[in-house]
Amino acid sequence: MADSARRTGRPRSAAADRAILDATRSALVELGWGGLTMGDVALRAGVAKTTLYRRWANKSEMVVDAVAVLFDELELPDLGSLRADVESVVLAFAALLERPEAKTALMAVVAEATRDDALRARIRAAIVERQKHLVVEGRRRAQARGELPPDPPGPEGAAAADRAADLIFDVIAGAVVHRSLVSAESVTPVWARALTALLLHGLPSAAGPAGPAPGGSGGPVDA
Amino acid sequence: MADSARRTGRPRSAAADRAILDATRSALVELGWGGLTMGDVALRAGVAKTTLYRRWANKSEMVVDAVAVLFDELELPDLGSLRADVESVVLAFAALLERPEAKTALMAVVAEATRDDALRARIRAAIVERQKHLVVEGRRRAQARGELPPDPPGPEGAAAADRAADLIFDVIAGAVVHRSLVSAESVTPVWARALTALLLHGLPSAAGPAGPAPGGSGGPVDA
DNA sequence: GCGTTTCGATACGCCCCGTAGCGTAACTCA
DNA sequence: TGAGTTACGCTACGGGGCGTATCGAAACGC
Repeated sequence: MADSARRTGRPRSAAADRAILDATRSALVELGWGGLTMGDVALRAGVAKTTLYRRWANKSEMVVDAVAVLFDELELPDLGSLRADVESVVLAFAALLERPEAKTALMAVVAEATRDDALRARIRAAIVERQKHLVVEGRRRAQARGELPPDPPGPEGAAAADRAADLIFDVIAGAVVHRSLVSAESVTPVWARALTALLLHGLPSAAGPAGPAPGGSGGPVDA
Repeated sequence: MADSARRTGRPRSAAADRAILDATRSALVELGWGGLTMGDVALRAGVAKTTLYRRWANKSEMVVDAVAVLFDELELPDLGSLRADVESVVLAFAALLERPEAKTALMAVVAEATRDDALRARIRAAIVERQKHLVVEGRRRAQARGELPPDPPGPEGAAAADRAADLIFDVIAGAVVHRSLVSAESVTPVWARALTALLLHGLPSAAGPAGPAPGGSGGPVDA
């Protein structure tokens, strides 16, 4: 719709787009969300402030677009087991949240979005829904390996699979975000392993942080 | 230390404290984090703006104190099973996050805290550590019921128990926050039940959202 | 070329932040 | 009771950001 809407007149400068988003990210790194100002971003990008407002309604929308691309770096290499796949995506997501531009911006735009429907929709489209394929793909692989039961057939089964993927996504992403930003403790490989064990085997098996306790009761297969 | 420091002079008005924090919460409800201003809070509280700055260094620190008391309402009634306990605390926490003053403020102060060590410490002390007892208590009850294995003895066992409690806290709180604020979908009893099932039995058993699919393969005990 | 749209530049009104200065109020201690 | 100390209300202020308006120039399609 954006294509057919404006076929006439001077086209938007793609170079300006890139320069603005780059400037936004570097401003986030140096100043954080609170210190970032539209005037400063325009200055860094070598662009007039009006050019920013021609593209985005406000600071939040612009920052969402600037940060969203960072999440596209997330990948899901097939490591041969559900355990390894989960552990690796947890660590990759945590590394992403360590980056100052992501860390300071993500929570801020989510906070703004609690009172801004358009912004909430933009976050969902640009970040949340976009990364959900990681869970879908990981689930599919695990089912192919026999590590997870197959989805029930029919439309109800597909809906149930969707709900399961949504749940897993919220649990994994939420746990990492909460650990990293709210509890403010670092996500170590040991922690990632413990989280993975909890997800795979459930609470009763989550005694030790890595591997079941010696002589423990419920230590299932792990390798 | 705050007591012995200032024993002389006019004491701080406790009434002003309450009026300010009440005004802060009501301003959050009506205006949200972004719309809340120090001048407006002072006006609502019937207090001079300088009185606010005499107590808190900035907006974020004040809001943390204003919101922290909301979390003290969380309780953990003994419902007789780990499943019921988890489900109830999930729903209670979600209901808390539904309240506009909590919803808009929590993410905002966490975002600010990514670049403010003092604020991060205040959040941990006033909110995170304060609510962790819910997990510790729930775990203790479940162990007494035999639903969870007991902690290994000795200081290593206690440390492992602490790590387990931290992990569970991050997983539960993180999942609810992510579902409610990032994914922006409501936390229903059905979802709470599915999350609880995932926590209790692990991913392989998380086929259906509530109850195993008819003729499903891995439906463990539930009642 | 003509209409349309973008761009840079500048200026502006509005509002908020956080602090300073002052006289007054409340409390402790001698 | 009076002196010392701290909190309070009030007002005013400098600094800075937001988002908009306006203008002439530039870059496109037709």
